[in-house]
Amino acid sequence: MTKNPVADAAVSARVEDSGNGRRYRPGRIRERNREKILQAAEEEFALNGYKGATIQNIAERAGLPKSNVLYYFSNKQRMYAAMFDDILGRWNKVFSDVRPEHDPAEALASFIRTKVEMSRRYPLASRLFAMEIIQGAPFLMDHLRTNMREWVRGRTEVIQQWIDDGRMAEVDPVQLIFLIWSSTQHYADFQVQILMVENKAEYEQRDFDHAADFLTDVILRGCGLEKPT
Amino acid sequence: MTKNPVADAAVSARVEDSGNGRRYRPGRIRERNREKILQAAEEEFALNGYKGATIQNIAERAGLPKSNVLYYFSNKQRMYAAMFDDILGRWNKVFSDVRPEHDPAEALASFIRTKVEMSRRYPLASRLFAMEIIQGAPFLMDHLRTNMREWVRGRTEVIQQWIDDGRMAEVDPVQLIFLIWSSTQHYADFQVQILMVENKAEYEQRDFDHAADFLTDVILRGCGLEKPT
DNA sequence: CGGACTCCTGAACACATGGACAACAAGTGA
DNA sequence: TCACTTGTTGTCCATGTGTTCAGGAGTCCG
Repeated sequence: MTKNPVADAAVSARVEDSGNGRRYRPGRIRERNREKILQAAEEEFALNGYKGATIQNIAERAGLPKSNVLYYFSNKQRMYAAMFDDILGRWNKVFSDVRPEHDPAEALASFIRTKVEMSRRYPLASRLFAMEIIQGAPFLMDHLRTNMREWVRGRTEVIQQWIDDGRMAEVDPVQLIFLIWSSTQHYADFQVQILMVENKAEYEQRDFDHAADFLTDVILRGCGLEKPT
Repeated sequence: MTKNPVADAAVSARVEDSGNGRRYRPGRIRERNREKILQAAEEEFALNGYKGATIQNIAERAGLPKSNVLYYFSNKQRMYAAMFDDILGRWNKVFSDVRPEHDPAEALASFIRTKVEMSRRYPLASRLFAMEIIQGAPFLMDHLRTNMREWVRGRTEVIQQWIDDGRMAEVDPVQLIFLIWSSTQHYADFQVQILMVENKAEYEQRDFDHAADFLTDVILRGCGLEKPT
């Protein structure tokens, strides 16, 4: 009962919620701090993993006392979950609106480019997701089993249609999605390795352009497609 | 001085050492326990990350008391390092002996197949490596900067030679290596995701065969090569 | 048998961590 | 001004952690 009844309010009630935003007015202080904390959490979790991350570190990154962080997210697990809510929301949009009547070469090229762009803009999100899956997806298991499985099913149907119509080579659509996922996310997840091997201090925009060009080039040709203009 | 002078002996002195095996006879008890512990460590580190892993958990997996584990590896960091010594030794052999006079299609196909096979046989090693890199490679930084960079340089020279000789399409050799690394390791690192999406309980041999077929198919064609007989 | 190793282990310790909580400050609307 | 909600923070605690250490057991060989 002594527990603060408002903590996590903004977590369960989505940001855009307010379908009837009467009960708890989020307030911009809440909004701003929530943002700061989530960003700090991304860094910390991506760097040390779920168990390795400490609330103290997150607080320091966010420039707040630990107690204040725990005021916004009543515990570590909820913080972790809130992060993935944000991340998955962002990701779900990519390649979701593809249709059988689209041009396969254009659609796949756009998919690849968007994915590489995501690796550039949200590398922490990508790493976070990777670590979670590598560790057996204890938190995202459910998401994989439902949303993601369904998403893949929908996309593969479109690709299969293209194949049936003779518009691209006969390749396993599911494997193709895995190939694009892995090769594009690689630039975010294995950034350090890539930089070290290429003896660079940091990425430049042109590196991503080059990577996207290479991938569309090889993968499209691998699918028997011509690169779109 | 009270510190056990033998601890970690087997760590610094490689297994095959014994160039003059007089001073410390390793003994097979040492050998066997060291093995048990390293295997347990692989599981625990892969599941929880470096910071998340606990010596207690490793000990339980190995069926030994914590103190005994610390007798063999005087601290957590040394254990972690010893693991990677093993792992990197195994990996370094793959694709290392490729030569310009080899057939590019055959050589690349063999590279892909071997890598997929590594994902099948040593999934934990792959995940361990992935987590280490994702977290910024605090322990392997040096290895990346020296050994791995050199390795890539050597291999790309061969690929470039093939291109110059007009034996395959003009693709960036470095990117090609990244593509093969990422797409093959994906089957180990993202195992859970793949199983969930495909609604399977566990991998079967044929899944790897299928994956290797798909990858050689698409990547070779993407490089303008015919699949070898 | 006896000594010199190799191997084993329970107990202890200093320290970090997640989380609870109570008191306090700031904001807000009437 | 006042009542009430929202935000802030220092302190405290139980638990778990890596690592040390001192002593004991097993094993091997002369």
